Amino acid sequence: MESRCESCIIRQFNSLRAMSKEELKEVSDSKTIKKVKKGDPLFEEGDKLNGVYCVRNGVSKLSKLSANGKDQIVKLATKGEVIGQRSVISEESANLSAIAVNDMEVCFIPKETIINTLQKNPNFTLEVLRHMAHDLKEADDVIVNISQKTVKQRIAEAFLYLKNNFGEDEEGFLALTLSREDISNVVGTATESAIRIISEFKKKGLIHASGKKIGIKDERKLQELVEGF
Amino acid sequence: MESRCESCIIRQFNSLRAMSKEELKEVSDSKTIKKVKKGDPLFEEGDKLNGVYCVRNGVSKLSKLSANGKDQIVKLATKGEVIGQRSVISEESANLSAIAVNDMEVCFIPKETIINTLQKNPNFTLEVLRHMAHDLKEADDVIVNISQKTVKQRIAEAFLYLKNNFGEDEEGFLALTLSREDISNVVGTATESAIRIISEFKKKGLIHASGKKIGIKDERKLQELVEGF
DNA sequence: TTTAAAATATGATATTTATCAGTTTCCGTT
DNA sequence: AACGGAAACTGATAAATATCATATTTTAAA
Repeated sequence: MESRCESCIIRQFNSLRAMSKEELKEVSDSKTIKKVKKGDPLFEEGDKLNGVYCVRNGVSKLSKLSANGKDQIVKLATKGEVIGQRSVISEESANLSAIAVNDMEVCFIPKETIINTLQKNPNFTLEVLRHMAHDLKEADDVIVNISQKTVKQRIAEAFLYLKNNFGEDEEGFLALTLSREDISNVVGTATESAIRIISEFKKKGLIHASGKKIGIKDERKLQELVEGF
Repeated sequence: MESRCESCIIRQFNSLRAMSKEELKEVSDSKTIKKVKKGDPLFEEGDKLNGVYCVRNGVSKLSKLSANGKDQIVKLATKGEVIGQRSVISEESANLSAIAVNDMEVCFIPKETIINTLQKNPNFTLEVLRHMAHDLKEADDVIVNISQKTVKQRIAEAFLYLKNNFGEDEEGFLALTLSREDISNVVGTATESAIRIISEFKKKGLIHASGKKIGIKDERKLQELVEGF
């Protein structure tokens, strides 16, 4: 697997594309590649981060534990996304935990390299800003969805989101397989409630499932459900 | 009222403090002061913004309308805060509506001035980035709160938030007076539910009210409620 | 000041969602 | 293949919240 940032394709998808050749060289020289096993944390809420993580492979959930012991998943980060930049920029400890949903390969980039470039290269800073603006919009939309839509609508929406953002495998199942508990934590509901609604969707022919794997059968009806029919 | 940005105190609170003298002059020359009456919009969801708004006075709610006709308030912006930067940076139409909660005075700064400075002054860009990082953290926290806390807890939290961020008047009432409907839209619940819980808080001596005005009587108990007792 | 409209308030009820308890299925390990 | 534990599932019930109806109070306008 290619290990020089300069020739890394993933870079095209994130703010690192705004870096100069020299800056990329610095990143490449200072980065380390890490493998993270399914279920293991990249970092946890409250940790002080010494750098950011660029996802090469796999998916990480960004979540926060609440007083009652339930996790709320705020975002799913996949190939090409950079995790931990918010904490590094704000110079605060991590607000969220990042846990591998499946086996991952990530590049760890020390914060000095990032901060250095932020101070020198306005294009890079602007690019990071654009990404953060996008994340903020998404977060605002999640707020509106959670508070205004029913659990059923949110689960339907989650399936459509998974299809659009992670695609399907050869057999037509969602490429990203989440446990029922993870689904309930994305949607912000009790696990049993999520399971019940998933069963209902199966009975109604909106989705089909084989073990954990879920496939979308009737995208239009799911979409209608989201919009409130 | 002072109208040159160079000597505007409000600037200290937002990212404009990272501007150079020349840049501030440009802002000052291109800006226009607007008065917005209570209930009137600065802009609405879907509008293309030609600039950003810097709040001199008053408070604006940033909200989004959902399919069922209810607004969800995502943020309250007050003196010193800049509104609309996300849309300008992403070059997208506004994701949220900004409506004056009380009479406001704002400075409108054309986007060209902002974009210009973003491209030239890395310190300014970094400062904007830091503010956006802060907003993103707050948005993530709202997501967790809405999905994990009960309506009662969220209302208690909202009152504490109002006290901490907007203060109290001479008589000990919250300085920012919101209608019951606005409170329910901050918290993400039905207006009647919010009213019911506010009545309960009054009966229990946690707050007192005179018309719309609400005062906090027992901050400790409210805080305990938020934490789940 | 009067008056109408809007906001607040409260009760009754329906709906949604969570919780608890228990069963079944799946899956990795020995 | 057998075992054991975790995840998935289902039912019964409780709790939280929304909705509808209506009364009361406040506010703003004539």
